[in-house]
Amino acid sequence: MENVRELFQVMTKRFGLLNKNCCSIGGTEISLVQSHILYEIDRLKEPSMQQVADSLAMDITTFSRQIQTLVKMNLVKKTPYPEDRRIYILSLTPEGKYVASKIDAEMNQYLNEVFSHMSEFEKESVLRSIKLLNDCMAKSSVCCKPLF
Amino acid sequence: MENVRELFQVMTKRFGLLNKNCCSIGGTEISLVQSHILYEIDRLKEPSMQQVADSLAMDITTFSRQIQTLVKMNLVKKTPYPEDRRIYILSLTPEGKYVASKIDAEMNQYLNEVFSHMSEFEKESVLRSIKLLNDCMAKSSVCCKPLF
DNA sequence: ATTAATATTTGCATTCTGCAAATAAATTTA
DNA sequence: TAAATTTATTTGCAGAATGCAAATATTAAT
Repeated sequence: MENVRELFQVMTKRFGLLNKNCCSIGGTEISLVQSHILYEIDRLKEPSMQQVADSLAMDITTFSRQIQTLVKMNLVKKTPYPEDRRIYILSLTPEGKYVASKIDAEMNQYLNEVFSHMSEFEKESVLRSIKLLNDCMAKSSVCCKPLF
Repeated sequence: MENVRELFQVMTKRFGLLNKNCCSIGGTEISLVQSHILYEIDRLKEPSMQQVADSLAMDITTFSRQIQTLVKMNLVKKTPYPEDRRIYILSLTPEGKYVASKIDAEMNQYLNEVFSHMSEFEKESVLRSIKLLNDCMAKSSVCCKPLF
């Protein structure tokens, strides 16, 4: 059988390129990491700084600075958490939501284009496979720690 | 149906983490990009600088400097190409080969652990799906340009 | 009331990045 | 063949990203 890692490497590289291409929305130009951060904030509901940083497996100090940038760009809002004043809750501003949704739409459009090269049956099979894979990676003890 | 992008995002993030974990081999500690470069040089046979940079969708100037570092670390060799003296051919030194193979082994071991959580049938299905996906991404006009 | 733990920020030094320009060699054009 | 164009690679530079150590502020534990 062919090299399993090779298959994954090719796939994730291509998907990474897709992601990279999706980072300029109208006037705003954001980096790949910033795109990931927006995505994560949107996905987790009312997360703290620490939570998002953990989920992205990012160093908290780097993350802190990225958030400062995103706040300055008016894409992210930091709200003090009354119950525990050490904590800040992150959320997307309307502009941030707009950018995130635009990126999401573009990504899904690209993915649809990719799936247009296969049958509906194949598409279902591929999606089922990826879901299964994600579940198994979540179960794995050895890797993929960050909670996601 | 659930969000297709979400599935991909989760999967590639986890695989990315795996990759990140696999970058320290014995004494040598290399970055994720450097690991990708070694992988790519090994995969393409006797590639030029430009070829590898293209394949990784990396800026050639950044790439050039990364190669300088890897040459200093004695992991990569640059050989002038007699037929066209503008070109340098890249190859792995024995030490580079060792590091690359160690990383490869570790990655495959991790992946095997992940696959151990599914049946043989499921594993086959997942691998077939990823292969199909790679083919379709290669066909896609809209993205994933870099040749790979 | 101290001490320890947690969340976040800043200082600093290193590395990464990518555009513009330089260099060098090959190819095309006139 | 000489000049102009293209291609491969390297350097200058300046900005961005990274991560460790230390600082700060707050909460939890003793």
